[in-house]
Amino acid sequence: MNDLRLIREKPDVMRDALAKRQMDTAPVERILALDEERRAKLSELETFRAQRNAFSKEIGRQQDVSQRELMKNQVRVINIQIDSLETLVGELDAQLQEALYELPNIPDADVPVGKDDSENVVIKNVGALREFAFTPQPHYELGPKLGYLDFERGVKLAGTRFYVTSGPITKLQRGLIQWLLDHHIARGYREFGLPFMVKEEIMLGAGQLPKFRDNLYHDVERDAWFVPTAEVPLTGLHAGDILDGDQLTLNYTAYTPCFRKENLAAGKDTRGIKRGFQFDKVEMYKYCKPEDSEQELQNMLMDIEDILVQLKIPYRVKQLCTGDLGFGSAKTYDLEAWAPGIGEWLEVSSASNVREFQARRGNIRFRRERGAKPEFVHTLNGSGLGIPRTMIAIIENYQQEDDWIEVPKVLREYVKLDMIK
RNA sequence: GGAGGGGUCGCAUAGCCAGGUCUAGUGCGGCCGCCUGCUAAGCGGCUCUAGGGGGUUAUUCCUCUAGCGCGGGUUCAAAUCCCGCCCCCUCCGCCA
Repeated sequence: MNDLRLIREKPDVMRDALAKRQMDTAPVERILALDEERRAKLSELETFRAQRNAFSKEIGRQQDVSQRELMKNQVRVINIQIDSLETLVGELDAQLQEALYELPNIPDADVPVGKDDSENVVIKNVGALREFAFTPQPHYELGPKLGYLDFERGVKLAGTRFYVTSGPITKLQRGLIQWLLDHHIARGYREFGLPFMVKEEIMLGAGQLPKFRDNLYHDVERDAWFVPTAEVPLTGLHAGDILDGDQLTLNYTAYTPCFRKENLAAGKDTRGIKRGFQFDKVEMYKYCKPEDSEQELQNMLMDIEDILVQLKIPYRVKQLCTGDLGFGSAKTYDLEAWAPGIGEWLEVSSASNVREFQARRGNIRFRRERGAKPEFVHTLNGSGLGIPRTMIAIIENYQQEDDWIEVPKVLREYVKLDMIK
């Protein structure tokens, strides 16, 4: 959520941000109008309330019964005003909140301006693409051929976009998760075990609601929403907190399954394990001081790159342009791993500086020192990594000619296998 | 699922039965000052959050409103009375 005061005082900043994101600026005008009316009515309401408070106090002191009754009647009249103003202000408030919740974050000044993902900027390529002496197979052919990846049974169990892994592929996946977590822990991140469902207010705080309602799984009986990423509970951890300035930056990591209802056209971009309704992910998260968030984004990027370097998977780093930037993000880098079987660069990670956008929604603040005014923290999130796509990259890059897969060296002690066949 | 107890301004508590000097008291912690070889003790003052209005617009300031788990209700007036919900603790039942 953006700062209402900023919009009030410098509406052009917000208009400009929306324009750069290829979005309509009309919501800004609506917010300005609502805000002005709300403040006018609020002022009126508070004046009446002050009057009522004064009268009530006086009634308590007044001994004379008829005087008291006289004043009671005056307050009754005032209360009629208060009631209707309260209703009005409440409605204006709700509309204003809703409008603010729908407004995306303001892109950083150094984010390239562009209309959509075609204008994202590749800022580096790392690792040579492997030269194959044979035609590399896509994972969705090699996996089933080996008997360790089963799409039919996934559909049988849970419907489209689900799959089943088994044997060494499952083991590889488990080892990969373990290795990733250990990697982050070694670099100063604290691991969390988190609920895979959260309350609606936590979803709101993380910026998933109300905007992405259609993409979330929801238990209607219990106000429980399945997390679409560990970023959600990691943001919620400190909702409402006032953190100690000396404790920042907080570096967190967590493994969770992620549940996303993406209603894509059947067959479009859905082949294989790239886009399931459920997938595993190890997430990285930071809470930091505002002045540190840019550097922390770079730190996180290095932490993620180190994973791909160690796995020896060729990758490239893209900076997202304004037109492709996520709703809550001010600046994002995508890391794409090369998958030679399907011949695609796969987004295995996305690292974003969210600045105070989530902190404001979730009311997450810090004090620089005792007695200082609380300020909003900055939050950052990054995948480290998305598991299925990393599995694709491993399987396809490490496949060998007669249908077997080498296990990356760094994973061997975790997977307890050298090869999958 | 059942019975009982609880949720108050960082922490610990009082206030609730008997609605109004509650502008929520007290202790601890913390901040400022005084005193003081040093430290401690002692003494005095201060102490939360959000929002509106006014004055300056860099901060400070004045004033009002709201907040006692959350949401309703009664009343001129609610921490206090009533209803619903949430959470925590104890016991019972049930169940991995």
